[in-house]
Amino acid sequence: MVSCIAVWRGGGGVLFWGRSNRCRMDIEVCTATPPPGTYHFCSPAFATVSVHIQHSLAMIRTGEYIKDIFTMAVGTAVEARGWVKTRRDSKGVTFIQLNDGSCFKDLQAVVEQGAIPEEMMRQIGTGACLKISGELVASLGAGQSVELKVRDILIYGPADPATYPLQPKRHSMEFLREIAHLRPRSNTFGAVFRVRNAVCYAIHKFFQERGFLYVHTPIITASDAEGAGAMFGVTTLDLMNLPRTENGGINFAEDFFGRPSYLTVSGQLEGEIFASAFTNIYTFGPTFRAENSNTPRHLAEFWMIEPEMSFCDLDDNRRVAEEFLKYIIAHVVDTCLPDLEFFNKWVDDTVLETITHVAESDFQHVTYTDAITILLNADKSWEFPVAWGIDMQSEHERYLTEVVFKRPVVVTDYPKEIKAFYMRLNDDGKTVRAMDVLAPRIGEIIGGSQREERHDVLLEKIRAQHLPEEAYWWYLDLRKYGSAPHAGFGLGLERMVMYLTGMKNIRDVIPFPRTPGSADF
RNA sequence: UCCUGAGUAGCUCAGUUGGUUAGAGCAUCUGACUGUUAAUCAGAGGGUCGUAGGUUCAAGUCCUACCUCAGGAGCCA
Repeated sequence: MVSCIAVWRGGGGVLFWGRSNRCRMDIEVCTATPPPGTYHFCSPAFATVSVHIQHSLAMIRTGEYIKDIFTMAVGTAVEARGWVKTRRDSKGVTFIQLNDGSCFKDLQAVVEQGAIPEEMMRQIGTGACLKISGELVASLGAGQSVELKVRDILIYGPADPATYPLQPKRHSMEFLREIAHLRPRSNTFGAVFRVRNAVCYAIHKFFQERGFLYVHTPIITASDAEGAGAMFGVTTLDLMNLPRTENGGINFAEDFFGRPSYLTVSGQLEGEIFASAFTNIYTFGPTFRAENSNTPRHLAEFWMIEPEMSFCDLDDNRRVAEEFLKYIIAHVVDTCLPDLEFFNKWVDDTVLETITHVAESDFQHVTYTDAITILLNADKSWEFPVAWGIDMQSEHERYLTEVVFKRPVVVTDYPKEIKAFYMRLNDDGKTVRAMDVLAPRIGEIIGGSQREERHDVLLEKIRAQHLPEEAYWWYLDLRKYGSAPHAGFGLGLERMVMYLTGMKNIRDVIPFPRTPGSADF
């Protein structure tokens, strides 16, 4: 028999004070830890009790983020730590906007004249890092319901306003990219990386809830046989003094792995190994392409999610992809609405409408053959002529998603000639069970297929495309021993974040972009 | 990599058919204002015009090369 009464709520947690017949006193902390401070509790049944909660600085400060402070009651004594976004002065009162990245909204701290020494106030400008102590009070201003009435300030690190590059004004994305060490403190990038974080969490949650095994496929691979694009070499050889073979080539036998090795361009083939043992798996990790691509949609280092599912055909694959994208959207809308509202106001005034529309409506499904027919009948002149058998160009994909259907479109069953060797051949002998999910503005956001599980068909395709048969010995083995129909796809994380935020350049949705000629920070 | 465009104050930009001392807004600094929301108002400081050549009496402006950035294309996630 326990009687408990909550004395604090916030940050998703509750602090109970209570009494049971086993213990005379119980303090129970559920889910989250309350901020340090003294909590008073009084009821007719018990004497007045004070509970003092103290945290060490090393402790994770759940309950003390600015996000949590907004949930606290007026009158609470709080300490807020963060970086100054802006400072505004008026006669007799100074306003400091403090942000610690935990939420979009800044905490407004109000310094009344005389509360803080002049000498200290002079050091507080945009960019400074502070601890502000005071009392949470109802705000007199219109922009916020509560604010922090300042009692004391500790300056962890000042920032000289004359040289601090981030100003309380709109900056160009190009300029912010040059100061990637400071841009996370800006409104835009704060929102971008909170959304990116939420997307990542949703991805794991989606697959874990469905029994998928998270598997780490290798970053370094010795097979350059995947054909997904140019690869970065990995070597410990002295490039100024390369060991040579007798005929003048490079002697890779002396290299670290005893053979040429590369950074991975895809974890799919290894993913198939694990799907052949754990049924449903997913990978989520960095991927590298050494293409000399200079576009707003390409990076040399990006993150990719690749589920692989046994006992799954292309139709199932398509349904999982659609459910997956909708799940991510729902989670981001649920957890990052203020960030999305910011994007909708300042970056792209259609994002909120677009993503809520996508979450509510079904994706359009067309076969490649039907898509070509639509393009042929379109009243539009194409820079690249349309005919059955062509690889669709950007202009064709954009026409389908932005003009014809105005929503994500799944195109399936492409000609075998323009798709990878591992995709399952259809009975018509001309097309393969491939699918691309095309999103308006972004283009291809997901690429996937049902895999060829028939040993003889796969071997024939490897030979027809003159691929090194030996290199695929283990991939072929999977078809020899307990082969199962299976399918999977790859989602580009950054493209998903672009889609959700409306950001126009992929370099602005990854913390530190790597592109040809650029690897700063 | 190809095509197109752009590099002018800390940031975002204007700068006429080549012509005297290169402009604005924001930021910074100083002052004003009892509560601001990218505060407002007044004043001040701040520039080898991307780099290197060239044409010309005269180049931010015209020409050439290079560098950087952006948009489009290809490759793809």
